[in-house]
Order: sequence, then structure tokens, then C-alpha cells
Amino acid sequence: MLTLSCADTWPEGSVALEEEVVTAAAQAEELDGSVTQSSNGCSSSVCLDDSLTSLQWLQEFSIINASGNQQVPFSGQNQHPLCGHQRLVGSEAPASPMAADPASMGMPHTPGKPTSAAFCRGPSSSALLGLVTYGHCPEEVDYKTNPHVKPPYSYATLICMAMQASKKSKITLSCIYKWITDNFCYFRHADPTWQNSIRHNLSLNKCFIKVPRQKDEPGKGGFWKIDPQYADRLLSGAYKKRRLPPVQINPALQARVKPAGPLPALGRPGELSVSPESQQLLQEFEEATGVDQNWDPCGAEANVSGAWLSGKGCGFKRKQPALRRTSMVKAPRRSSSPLLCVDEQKELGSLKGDFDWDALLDSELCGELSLDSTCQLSPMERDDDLTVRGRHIGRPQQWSPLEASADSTGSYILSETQQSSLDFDEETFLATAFLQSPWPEEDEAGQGKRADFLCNSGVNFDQLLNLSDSFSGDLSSKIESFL
DNA sequence: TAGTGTTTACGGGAGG
DNA sequence: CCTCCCGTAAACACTA
Repeated sequence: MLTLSCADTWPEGSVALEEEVVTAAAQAEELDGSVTQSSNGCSSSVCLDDSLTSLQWLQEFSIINASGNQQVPFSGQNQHPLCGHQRLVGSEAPASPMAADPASMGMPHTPGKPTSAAFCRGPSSSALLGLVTYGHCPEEVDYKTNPHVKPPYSYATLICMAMQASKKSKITLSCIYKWITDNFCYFRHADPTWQNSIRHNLSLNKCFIKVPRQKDEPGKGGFWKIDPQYADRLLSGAYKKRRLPPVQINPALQARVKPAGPLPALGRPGELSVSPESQQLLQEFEEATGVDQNWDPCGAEANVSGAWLSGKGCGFKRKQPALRRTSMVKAPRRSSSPLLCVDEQKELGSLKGDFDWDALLDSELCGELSLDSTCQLSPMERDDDLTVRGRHIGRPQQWSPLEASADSTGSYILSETQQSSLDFDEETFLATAFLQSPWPEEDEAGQGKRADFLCNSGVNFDQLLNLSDSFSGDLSSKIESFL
């Protein structure tokens, strides 16, 4: 059971920091002046074509926004417990990344020699994981302003983040560059060879699809989008490049961990608590896995996410040497899940056999994400429901917004056949919730929001329809009811 | 010419 | 030791 509810109806709460917006817009214009600019800083065609393939809409489920705190990832003093990322709250966020760039203020910088950012890992999908991450990351690495620390994300992840944050289904290479430099100070000062790596990644990583620019579209180069088949994986488990040695929970943090009681509201990092259920699940987990508090949540999450990082799902397109990487073929379409191949489902199944991952995730997610109408976290009873921003959603098998049907209470109950991808979508949501879009939001005023959902989300109707082969209801009425 | 995109090659880290 | 992932470097072609 997972509840992400809040009083506000979505997509409210996705208000960007105006200063950030203005700055990003201005910078984007400088960057891509040859292309007709829209308010989001990307080319007009980007803005026009939103109906492609991203899981962008997942970002709209931001519970952080629901909590009333504007999130600004990779910077600031507060770290989002979900993802382990730091975030600024309100005015703590620099109006411009450059404005807060120590390197641009005379701070010495030695790019290319990243420090131990790897030990301050990013998003975790559960309260438990976030808790651990939070605990063992006392010295918060501000990737947005720290020019010395290379972000612990793979280039593929960075690209994916940029794509997600852009609110568009496809973005230009320059937009990717810009987002990365905006959000990671390191790359603003690092040797530009990283851009080569970005391009290399785009070309070789099958997660990314090139969308040629139309002939009548001005500008250079094409657009890139995320293959929806891999998007969630990319974001769910790729927040770190490599596995790390076991980490220790900060003893000081452990002392702050209190049994029982609701989790503190986001933004109260000083007082953490774990519900008894979570503790029990943790204990079960430890018993089942033999890990203790040295358990690396990052690696674990990668496993939970389908172990795709281990090379089973999101590999490179490159032609591998004949005797190497024979497994690097395009992953087949998933059978029951669009996101899991058979083998992966087996893996997850075997995992389930040993340990109830769902229970752990669900429990922790409940404890972490449950926001009641007063925007306070509250422990949740475990059931099979999901509430996002005031909308009650049954635990889906293959989550698709269009498959949701509203019940009499305005809740969205998904059919049982929709279950499989929720775990990944949860992960995706959690992994992307913290993302900040430097791109100016398009018209976010009032009524347009919901109608813009499917447009801005980048959800392709055709793909959604493909996802719901078995979906035979009145599509238009469902869409209308959903909107 | 600069930016973009593709491709190849190589080495290091990590896991099996 | 092998495989895989990832990063890096470089060469090359194409295009605005």
C-alpha cells in the first residue's frame, strides 16, 4: 500500500522557482538562440511535441511539492529523505546556479579529480533507504554549487535526469548540456570532454532515441528522448554509477531513530523515526539477506529495481566484439510487464521468495510518502492502494494513466492486471520527484494544468494504448473522466 | 567553423 | 580470470 496523498489536487504544487525559471530561460536563449525559443528554454518543436514517450507525468506526483516545499535538487542544506538528495527550501535556493557557484567566486577548482561524492549517494526509494542514506551522509555534497565533487551519476542517468527535468519528451543536446551544467557545478568547470561522453552515451546507449529534427525546424542537431522501455529503470536505479563499499549509518543518526510514530514531515531532518512495521521489515530484511546496517541501500535499490544495473536491461547499443557482451542485445518486450523481461521477473520472483520486497518498499514508502490532507506524514496501514495527490489509486499492474478509472469517490482504481510495473514506477517517481526542472514551466496557471497533463507528460497515446492491449473500455470517456 | 553524431578503442572498477 | 558497466579519448563524417 502506498499513499502519496495530499490535500491539493494534482498537478498543483509543481510551481517552479520563478528566479530559477527566469534564469534558465535567459540562459537557454543564450544557448540555443538559433532555435525558436519557448518559455521552457528548448526549441519550439520540443514544446510542440509533448506526446512522445516519457514518464514525465510521474514527476507530477511530487509529494515534495505537496508538502509545500519547493524542491531544488542537488543543492542546499536539506536532503530529501526519499532520495538522499539535498534540496533547498524556499529562498535558500540560489536564484541562479552560477550565482552560487563557488568556482565562479574565486573558489579554487580542480575538475577531473572528483572527490568522494560516491559516498553520498543519491535517491533511495524508501524511507528506510533514505534514512540510511541520510544518515551516512553527514557532510552534504552540494552538487549544484560544489565544483569539486563529481556527481555520482552515470552520464546516462544525467541525460535521463535532464530529459525528465525538461518536462519534455525530447530535448536537444544543448539542453542536456545546459541542464547538467545548471545542476552540477562540477561540469561547469570540468574539461568539456564530458560533453563528448554525453554524446557518446546518447549514441550508444539504447535507452536514448534520436528524434531527427524536422526539415522546417531551425537549429542544429536532432532531439533525443528516452526509450520508455528503459526510462524508469534508468531513473530508478541509476543514481549511482557503481556499487560502493558498505556504508555505515551515522551513529548519531541512529541515536535519533526513534521507534514508532509517524515520520517527521519532510524538512525536519533532525528527527527521524521508523515505524514498528518498518523496523520489523528491516529486521526481516536483515535476517533474510544477512546484511546489517552496513547494507548499502544503493546497491540494494538497484537490485530491487530489477538489477538492471547489472547489465540485464539497459545496455549500450554498441556493436560488441563477437566474443564479448553477447547479452547486449535489445531487450525483448516484456511479457506481463512492459518493464520487466521474463528473466527479470524471475529474478524478482526469486527475490520475493526470499524476502518480501514489496512489503519492504511498500511499507517504507508508506511511512515515507504518506501525506495526509494536512501534509503530514503518517504511517499507513498496508493495503493495496495508492493515493497520489489526493487521488486514490489501486495498486496497478501496468500503470497507465489512461487505464485508471475513477470510482465514485474520485479515486482511481486500476485493474489488477496493472500491477507489475508499479514497483518500477514507484521507483521512477521517487527517483524523479526530486528533480528540478531548470526549464521554465509552461503555462501552469489553473485549469490548463490538468489538461496539459497528458500533453506535457510526454505520454504517447499510442504507447499507452499499446501498453493496455487488454484495455477495451471506452477510451475517450475514460480520458475525459481522468482529466 | 563549431556543433552534432557515430564509431572504435582502451582501461578501470566491480561482481561472478 | 572473465565479463560487464562505465568513463574517456579520439577519429571521422555530417550539417547549420
